[in-house]
Amino acid sequence: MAKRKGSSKESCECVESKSPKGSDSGHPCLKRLGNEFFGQSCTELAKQLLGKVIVRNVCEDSGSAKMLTLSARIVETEAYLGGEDKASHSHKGKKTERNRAMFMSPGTAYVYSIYGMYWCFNVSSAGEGAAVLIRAAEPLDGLETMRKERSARRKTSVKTKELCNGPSKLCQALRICKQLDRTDLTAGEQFYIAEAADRLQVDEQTIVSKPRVGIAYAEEWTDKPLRFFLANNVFVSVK
DNA sequence: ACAGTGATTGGCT
DNA sequence: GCCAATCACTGTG
Repeated sequence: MAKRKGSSKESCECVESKSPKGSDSGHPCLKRLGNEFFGQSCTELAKQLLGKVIVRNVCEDSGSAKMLTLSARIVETEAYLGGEDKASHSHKGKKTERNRAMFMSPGTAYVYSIYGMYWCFNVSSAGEGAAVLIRAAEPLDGLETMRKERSARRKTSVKTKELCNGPSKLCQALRICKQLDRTDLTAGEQFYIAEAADRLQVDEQTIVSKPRVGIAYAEEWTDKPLRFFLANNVFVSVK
């Protein structure tokens, strides 16, 4: 059921007629998820986030007041449990200025820099220091702006399926960086996660679990199946 | 498709 | 000083 026809048009089939509180700055057909959704255990949240939609309302150009919605449907996540999890930045409850968002209320964005040049986006869940890494997404709205962001420092233009198929690629495409660290995703219009339209809903059986990527140092935690993705989905980063 | 490699810097020991 | 929850490019199959 992960397959859908037609696909990649910049369209949105509305489930809800209006965003909450009748705000006119948000995308009209994307209903934001709240505290009751994010307050689940880390692995449960990692699975439940599949099929949900990341929404970014940004300025069209720097200096311009014109607003633009970028959105992408989450297709791959990883759970980082904190505590015993040797791959987690909050292993053994370690708290630093960098990872403070991991300990904030469920639904807080944890955005950190990696390899000196990229960003990764996580969502805090229930559980001390636990968070879900967003690894890949299917671009929905604002494709041309995303392509511009992703192609800027490259020789060739980026294909649609490669706009968001990696944790730092999706941050680049959706303009997620340090200034969004510790954002409360359950409030505000510039950055949130929304319920998917009917045709984007996930069938439980289409979820695959595999070991997490890039954590060879984590000993017995390296191979635990804490990565989740939609089966046969072309927007996933690593099959 | 897959393997090897360089880029580049903040955060932590 | 070391290294990372990565990416892009190149060469090979």
